[in-house]
Amino acid sequence: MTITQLQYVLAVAEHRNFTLAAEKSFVTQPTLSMQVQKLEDELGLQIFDRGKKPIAITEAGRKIVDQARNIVQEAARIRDIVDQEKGFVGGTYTLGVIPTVMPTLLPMFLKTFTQKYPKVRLVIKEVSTERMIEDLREGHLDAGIAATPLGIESLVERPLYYEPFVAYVPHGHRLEKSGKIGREELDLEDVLLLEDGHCFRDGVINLCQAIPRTEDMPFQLESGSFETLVNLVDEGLGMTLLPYLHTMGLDEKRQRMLRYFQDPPPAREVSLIYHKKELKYQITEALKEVIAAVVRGAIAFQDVQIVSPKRQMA
Amino acid sequence: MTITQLQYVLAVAEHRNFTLAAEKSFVTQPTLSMQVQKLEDELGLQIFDRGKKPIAITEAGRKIVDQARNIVQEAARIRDIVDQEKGFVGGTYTLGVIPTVMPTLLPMFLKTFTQKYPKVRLVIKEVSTERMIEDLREGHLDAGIAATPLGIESLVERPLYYEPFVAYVPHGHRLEKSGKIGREELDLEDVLLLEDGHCFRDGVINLCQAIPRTEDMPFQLESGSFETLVNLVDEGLGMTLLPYLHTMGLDEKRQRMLRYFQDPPPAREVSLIYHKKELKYQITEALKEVIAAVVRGAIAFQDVQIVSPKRQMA
DNA sequence: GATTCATATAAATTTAATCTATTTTGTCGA
DNA sequence: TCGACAAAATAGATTAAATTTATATGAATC
Repeated sequence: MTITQLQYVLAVAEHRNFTLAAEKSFVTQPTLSMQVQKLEDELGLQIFDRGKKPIAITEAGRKIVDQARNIVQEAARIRDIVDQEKGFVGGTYTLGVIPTVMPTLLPMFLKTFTQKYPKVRLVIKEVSTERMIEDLREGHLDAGIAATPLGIESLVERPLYYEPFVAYVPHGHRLEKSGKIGREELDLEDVLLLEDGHCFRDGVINLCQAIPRTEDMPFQLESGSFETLVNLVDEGLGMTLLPYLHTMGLDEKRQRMLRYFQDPPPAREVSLIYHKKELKYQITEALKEVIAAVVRGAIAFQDVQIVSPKRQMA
Repeated sequence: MTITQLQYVLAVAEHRNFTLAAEKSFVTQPTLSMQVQKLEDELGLQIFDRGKKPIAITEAGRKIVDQARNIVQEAARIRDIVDQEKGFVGGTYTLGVIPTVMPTLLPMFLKTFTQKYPKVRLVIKEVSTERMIEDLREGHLDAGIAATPLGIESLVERPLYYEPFVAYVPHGHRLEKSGKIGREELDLEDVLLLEDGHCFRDGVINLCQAIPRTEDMPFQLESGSFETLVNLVDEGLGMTLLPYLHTMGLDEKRQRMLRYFQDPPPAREVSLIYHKKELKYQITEALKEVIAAVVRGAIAFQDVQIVSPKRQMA
């Protein structure tokens, strides 16, 4: 049994296709096929069921694949240890960021980080929270930035900052004359939401559910960006909620349409999350430091009410 | 990097000698030397300092060796998974047992186990608790039976039974006329102890320390076996404490010299302990089941006061 | 039933691991 | 400081294993 064989198995498990898996592993298809067969022979059981299309993983195979992933990850940590010993912070580092954090946070730290750690090639991907969790597990991402708490056993959450929710209210809206808004004043039917799949959407729904109201709304306008949402509000189609950092980019006219919540304001907790195995943890630490430093000036809310990013049925 | 190379590194780390390590790995010395060198080249750092005798492990090497052990153990679990899938319970299984449990517990379960699982070759070693912990960590033992709780992070403790302490008191001793003994009646100066290194000795000391008394005794007779201790008591040199199972082998005359403790009696917790990684866990489970079943009839104390096997300064 | 896509097999080639034999290095005692 | 010894490194030959190209087989699709 070799680490290479295990890597081949992982590739097949992922792509469900020997040819593609071979390509991704930078070897020819027979090479990969034979090595996988060899391992199966050695273990005396089938990992893959080639009689199906796409290729299926056998029941036993599932467990072996999981353990193989484990071993390959642990093996990767050796390089990690070496890098740390040498004080080398470099290589490719893949970071996932949720869509509602991406446009505001990224510009804040990207330049600083790349200047401070020129040897690290940062690859940044915009992904949903669910996708991020999956990709962190599979090792396709080194870390992610998402709203927490998620409470995923295999992941570590390191809070970066707390970002309050701010209401954006059109002229003539019942909340326009309010000073500070109480969360009980919110009415979900009246709030424009992001489309499904955004955790910020779920956060808002959780927040509104604080007032006893059923979730089945008659009709709802939804969009994928706050930009659109703000425009819809301007058209008088309802109000919306924005994360604090997004409100900083609004022009002065729109700033006046913002309404803040009573203390402690509802907020989302934005964290750096990564696998417990802490691959490339020296880069993760560096990243966390840079972001924390840059964020410290812009957004320093302490006394907030954290809203869960996960849809809650209560 | 291959698993084989990591195994070679572990062998050298253990034996501090390339030649011996090669022998234990069933390869020639140049083979092992070259593979270790190759790995060092690949990683770009020295794992071993050959300029010393015996060979030293470098600072970085220490961390790499630890991780290598981790990887090799995880790799071994693949076989484990396969065995479980196939319902195969077999192979060599090395069990450590502390000296004060060995002679009484072993005869109780050994025959049953080997009959029920003929494909398992049980290798049983008598070791101290400290040695057991070390050997479990290094993977030289698959499991151990010892007094608990130990509170070792990397080990799992699965209690098997609770074994009360019983006093063995000579004729004319102040406790001879007692009915049930209270622990405050004990006086450490008066109690014959096992020699240093036995956790039962520490348990007894802990028990006696319950009464406020200094630990520095003027003179103390000590022995490595209860057999000797009992004989010394018969000679009138003091009393002693025995674990319950040991009292069952005493002849009738000696049985009459036993004095039990008041409820709940002080007792030691005897557990099956093994590494969190749970290598060969199907055998471990089988072993636990067999022992639990056999012990259930002989020793079923529930309401006991567990005495720590670790020396406590309090 | 021909076509296509995917995996398996065969044979040749390259690469890597291991062995035997020998040299170098380091340690220890005279 | 000099052998003498033990242990590790190196060299060259051998064996084993991984990988490649080329080709065959097999299952799904129309």
